[in-house]
Amino acid sequence: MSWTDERVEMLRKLWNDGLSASQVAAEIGAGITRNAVIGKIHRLGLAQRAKTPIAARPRVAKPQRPQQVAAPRMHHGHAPAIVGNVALALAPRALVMPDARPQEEVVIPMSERVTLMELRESMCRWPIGDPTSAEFRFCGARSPGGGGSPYCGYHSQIAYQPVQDRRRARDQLRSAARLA
DNA sequence: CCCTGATTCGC
DNA sequence: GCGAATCAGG
Repeated sequence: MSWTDERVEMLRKLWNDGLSASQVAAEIGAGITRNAVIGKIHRLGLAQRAKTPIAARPRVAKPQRPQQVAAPRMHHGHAPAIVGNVALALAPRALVMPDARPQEEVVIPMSERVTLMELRESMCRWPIGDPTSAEFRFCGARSPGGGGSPYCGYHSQIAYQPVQDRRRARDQLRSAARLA
């Protein structure tokens, strides 16, 4: 993939509308990353969006890149923590987050859920919709316990409920067998 | 930790 | 020209 005229146009629009680089990247999709967006912004001379009056960016000392060999990221095992505020997880973000978006709101696209590009390690990975559809999203709610669970409180319950039922049923059978 | 934009430099 | 890796900061 590359910067087609169409994508550049989209980039200009979204960036000028005030979206962050990561948001623009997620919106454009097509494998365009946040870094790609930022890089293009600078090449196009679109940096400094009339925002951040801190024009005097010293940006001193150039640190020589350590040239390190990409260290593999370690992921610790996940213990399914079934906690969290179910009501909060169910509540639309409009209710959870009063209105931290004064004017850019109109620009915030589509669903309030997240796309694959927007999905972060700390977010609920519960899939929503048809995976083959462009409308496919993930729950995106912040999972409880600092990412201990792959799902938010609400979806953790859904995810693990069947297992709990199965174990309960098994235990009941054992009890019955013991009494018999 | 989450995120933001800025910069460098190998490709 | 491109953008991952990295930095500096909120």
